[in-house]
Order: sequence, then C-alpha cells, then structure tokens
Amino acid sequence: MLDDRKLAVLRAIVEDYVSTNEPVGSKALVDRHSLGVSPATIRNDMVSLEEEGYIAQPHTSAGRVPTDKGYRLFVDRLSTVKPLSRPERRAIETFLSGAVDLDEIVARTVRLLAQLTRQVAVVQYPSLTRSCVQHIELVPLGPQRVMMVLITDTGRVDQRVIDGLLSVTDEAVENLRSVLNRALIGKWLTDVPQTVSTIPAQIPADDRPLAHAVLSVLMESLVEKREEKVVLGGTANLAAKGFSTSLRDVLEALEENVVLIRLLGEAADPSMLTVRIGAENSHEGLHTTSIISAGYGIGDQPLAKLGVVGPTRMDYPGTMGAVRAVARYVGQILAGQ
Amino acid sequence: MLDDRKLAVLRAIVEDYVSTNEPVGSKALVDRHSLGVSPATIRNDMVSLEEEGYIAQPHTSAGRVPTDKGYRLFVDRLSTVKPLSRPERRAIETFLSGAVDLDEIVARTVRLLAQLTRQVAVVQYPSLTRSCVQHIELVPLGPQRVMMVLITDTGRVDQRVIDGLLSVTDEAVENLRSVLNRALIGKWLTDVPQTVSTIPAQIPADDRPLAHAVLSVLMESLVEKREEKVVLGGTANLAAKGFSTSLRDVLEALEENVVLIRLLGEAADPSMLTVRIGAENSHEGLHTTSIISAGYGIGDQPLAKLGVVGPTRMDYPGTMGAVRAVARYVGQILAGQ
DNA sequence: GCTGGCACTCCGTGGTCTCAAGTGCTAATT
DNA sequence: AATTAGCACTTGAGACCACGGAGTGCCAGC
Repeated sequence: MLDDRKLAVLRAIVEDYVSTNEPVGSKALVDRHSLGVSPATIRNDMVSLEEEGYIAQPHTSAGRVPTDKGYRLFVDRLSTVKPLSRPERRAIETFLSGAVDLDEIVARTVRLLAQLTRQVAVVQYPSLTRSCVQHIELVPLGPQRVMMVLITDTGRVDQRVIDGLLSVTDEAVENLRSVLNRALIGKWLTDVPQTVSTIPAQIPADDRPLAHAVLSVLMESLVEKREEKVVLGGTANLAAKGFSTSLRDVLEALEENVVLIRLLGEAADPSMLTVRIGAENSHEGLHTTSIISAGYGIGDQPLAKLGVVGPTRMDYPGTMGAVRAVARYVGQILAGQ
Repeated sequence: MLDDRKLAVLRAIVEDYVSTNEPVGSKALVDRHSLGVSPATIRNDMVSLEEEGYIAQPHTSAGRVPTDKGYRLFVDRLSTVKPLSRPERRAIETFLSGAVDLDEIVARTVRLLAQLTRQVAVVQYPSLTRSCVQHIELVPLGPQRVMMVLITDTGRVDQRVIDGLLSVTDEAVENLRSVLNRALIGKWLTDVPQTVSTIPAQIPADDRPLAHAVLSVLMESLVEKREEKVVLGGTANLAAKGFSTSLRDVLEALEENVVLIRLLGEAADPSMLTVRIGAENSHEGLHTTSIISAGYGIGDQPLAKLGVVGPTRMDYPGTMGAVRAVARYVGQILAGQ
C-alpha cells in the first residue's frame, strides 16, 4: 500500500513544507529532490497518500500539506533525530555550567532550549518526590510561629510557616528538629509518610501539639508540591511563527501550569523522547501545536521533564535532537552540583 | 491656549478612542458626548490640539487619535483614578488571602492583576535588601560541601551551596552557625556587610577558611539577588489587543527580566502610581505600550513593585485603580503573614 | 507502471470604481 | 470674536473583475 517511493514522497513533502511554509506541488517536488520520476507519477502517489490521510490540500488545485497523521509517520519512520553539532554541544555545556543554584540552572535551561530550537521552551522543576531528605530545619520566628525548611539532595529548598501555636519553647523546637533529622535524613520523600507516624511517640507529651503541627505541614508540603512549578521561555518565538489566529489560545494554554505539566507527558527516562502532534494533545488550545518532551534527571533517575512547544509544522529531527541533548546535559549538571 | 472646552474635547477623544479603537471624528464626538456645540467648532478645536501635538490623524481625512502626549495630559489632568467596585475589592481580598507562602502570594497576585485589568501583569518578588535577617542555617552536605540558607523576615529563603572545601567538621559548622546568628539576626540586610567583617576574629584559626568561604557566599547572595525575580502573567491578553505587528518585540522585551525590573520604575510608596506612556519607556520594543506600576510593601516600607503592561490605548483610570488596589492588598497580606 | 499532454480549478494579485467618513475653508450669523 | 452652515476635496475600505500561475485529474500512449 505504501511502497518506498510513496514514503520518500511523504518525507520530501514534510521537509519542503517545513522549510517553505507553502503547500508543495508535484512539480516543485521533483525539482528539489532527485526522485527520478516525473511529476505525473508523484501526483499518483499523492493521491494514495491523500486517501490514506497523510496529506491534504487546503483547497482544490493547491499543493499538499502534511496532516497530523503525516507528521506522525514522518517522526516514527522517516526521520532520525539529528544530533547537535559539536560547537552547539560545547555552547550548551558552557552555558549551563555557569549556573550556581537550582533556580539558575532551570532559568538557563529554559533560555537555552528556547534559543536552540527557536520555539517556546518549558522546563519543569525537579520533583520533590524523587529525591531524598537532606536536612530539616525548624526556625522559631516568634512566640507562636515556626518556620519549617525542608532541604533535599537535589538542592531544592521548601519552606512553610506554621502559625497559631501556643508557647513554642526553643528547647522543644531543638528537640523536635533533632528527632526529625535522625528519623528522616536520607529517606526518599515517598517513604517519609510512613516514617512520620512513628515520631510523636518519641516526643515528650507536652510538645506533641507542636510536633503534630509541624508534621502535618510537612506532609502537606510533600503532597501539594507535587503540582509543581514550570518555567516558560521564548514565547516571543510564537509571534514569529505562522499561527497568529490561534495565538491567543496557545498563550492561554501555556499559562495554565497544570495543563502544561500534564502535557509534558509520560516521558520516561532521559534518553526517551515524547512527541505529541497536533490533535494528539488533549488540550483544545494546542491542537495546532506539537510538543516534544523528554525526562531529565540524575543518572537514570528521572526527576522531571522539559520540552518545547511549537507549530505542528516544525523541524522535528532538529528539535528532537536539541531537546534530547539539553535534557542530558541538565542531568549531568545536576549530578555535578 | 487650551481652554476648558478643548480639554473636554481631548478627554472625549481619549475615551472614545479607547473604547472603540477607531479614530474619532468631529461628528461622532458631538453625537456621543453632549458638548453643546457643532461639529465645525469641534474641528477648530481639533486643529489647535493637533498643532500642540496632543492628537494626530493617521492620514488626511481620517479621525483623530491621541498621541502619547495626549494620553499624558489625560492621565495627569483629565482623569481620576477609578476606585474598584465593592465586589471587586472583596474578590481581591478573598483571592489573595488563600495563599500560604510567598511563592503563592506572588503567583496569585499576578493572576489577579492580569484578570482584573485584562492586560499583562508583572510582579516583582519582595526585595531582600529591605528586609532583615531572621535566621542563617548551615547544612553540611558532605565532606567538602556546605549549604547556606538565609531566611529573612519577609519569609524569603535563599540558599547557596559552597563547594570545594577541605575537611568540614560538624563542630566547626555548628560553631560558625551560632556565631553568625548571634551577630546577624535582626540586622537589616543592608547592614550585614559591615558586621560581617568582625566575624572571622571570633572563629578559631583552624576554621577560618570555612568562615571565609561562607561569608563570601553570603555577601555574594546579598549583592546578586538585587537583580531580582519577576513573574509575568496574562500574556495571552496581548494577542487579543491591537498590536499584532509589534507583538514579537513586546514579548521579547517582557522576557528580559532585567529590562522589566528597570521599567517598573521608581514608584515610591504604595499609594504612588507611576504611569509610563509609549515612548516614555526607554526600551525600544515597548514604545507602543504603557506601563502602570506601583510599589507595594509592609506598612510604608516599600519592598518591591508590581504593575501592568498594555497598549498605550488603554483604560487608564480603571487600570490605575486596579493596580493601586492590588498593591495595597498585597501589602496587607504580607503584613499579616 | 510510468509519462506527456491537456483541460480545468482555484487562489492571489492588481487595477478600477464607488462610497462613506472626515477634513479644511469660506462666508454668514450671533 | 466666536460659532455655525455649507461645500468641495481627500482618502482608505470594500466590491468587483480580469488574469496569470501553480497545481490537479485524467487519459492515452509508451
């Protein structure tokens, strides 16, 4: 049904359309690619491809344009991820290695990705749940207030204020702090809940209210922060692209962090790329966009995801290469910190 | 030169143009506003206004459009800040009071401001330099690494990793921590540098290298964080507005945090509103936009700024009211935390 | 199965026309 | 001196049309 030449034609259509942004016709195709057959033959192939739904024409007597399904086939079978050039790789490395803290790593990553791909970049903060407790600090802020600071081995710091307590003594705080740290340091965050239940028993009865308050806030922060933070960059690149009509919808979708995180999808390990094309994205406003995402993390421990959002008409091999490379380097940088 | 009627005409032109987005002519003007004179008279006034540079026509035989200078006069002399309606105020209050930590306060504020004004909202994080030290924590992360966490009374937490140390003993860290806290708690951040110089003397010679490393990182974080964080929201509102041409430039400018912070300008105390119209903004890409900003803070202590960015053709009285109201409420919320 | 030829279909472009809205000017009026 | 009515003039927006180009589908021949 789809012989080799038809696939070659599809590939050529995708490539041409991506670079010219104009529907591509049979004549133009044979001119630019040496396919060794005449336009008429190509036309016949095009008819097949159109029947199968890989390409479409905007209107009769216009050239063909790839459909979502066409891009999908292109990505799955007709293209290979394009590795970055050596200078590009060096640039990534030096750009990222200058970062001093987690915030800056994330900020630089998003800038980098946006510049490299000329698309909108999205980077999710490394998740808490996949890291382990490095230290818990309790700071008395006043007679009735305590601040809890949770530090993880990925360098993330999470703070909460606990209010409305009565009679917080420094000793009680001190004591609770050391109990907490003894019990929790080195534990995976996912294991924290079950360990926590054993703690009140180790605390003098007088200080139980404090302990309970702190523990419940701790649990809260573990759960809540799962709806995590993402950072966006390169939105200016949207304006340059074709879709001026749906632009509003796209921008709106991008502002919904929750949506965005869901869309970064189920990318598993760092070497794995996820590509979502057009209507494959569940969110209405992003039906004209594609999302390429990858997981990143330390070693083979996935921590979070990153990716880019662009028009379905995008340079898939190049963008995929950039996303993959950046994901890997971020992992390295995180490991090195 | 500019008698009362001419000012009234200017005001009417601004109001009409803002609401219709079309150049306004003499006829339309007398229809919509009861000015009590004929179109011909209005035309004469318009000529004066145009000579003075307050209005302009896109081309001969089109209606008039306010210039930057016209908007400026309107804002300065012809309009009054429009207070929010009671339900709007209640909405702000309930929306903001649900926030639990600083990140969330900022995130909610930016959303709120964007929704209220239907423009792009910008909120700067409360600055470090205007707050004072609540606690300094040192956490040994390994044989050669220490993390420093600086907590301020505005609830801001700042962490840095110090690397490449030799032989960090727990006692040394403990000791340094208590010395630091004894010396610095309660100090304004601006006063920290001079106090810091007295510290090494209080440390055993063996631990001086550690102390120096920590102190220099501390100083660094005081200086660096002055280039502060801002959060953007409501960029989707840009797409709905007129300027599709310069949209790219605007988005680009908005991504430059440094630019943005500078543009939030010299708004002083919370009751003070700053309005920058069109070319008054130094940044090239924002010549077609106006920025309305206000300071916010606890009591009369200004901590940071917030504002909105929109087309020069915007509803100044309404937007100014919203910005002012939000700035005030954020201050209250911060004080309550 | 491939190709050349041919008739047909559209879109985009550019030219021309008209219409509506708005202006500036002048002369008359208050 | 300020205001008004009247009028001729300008200009962009929109409608309409003609046309050229790029592309298609199909058919007959290789």
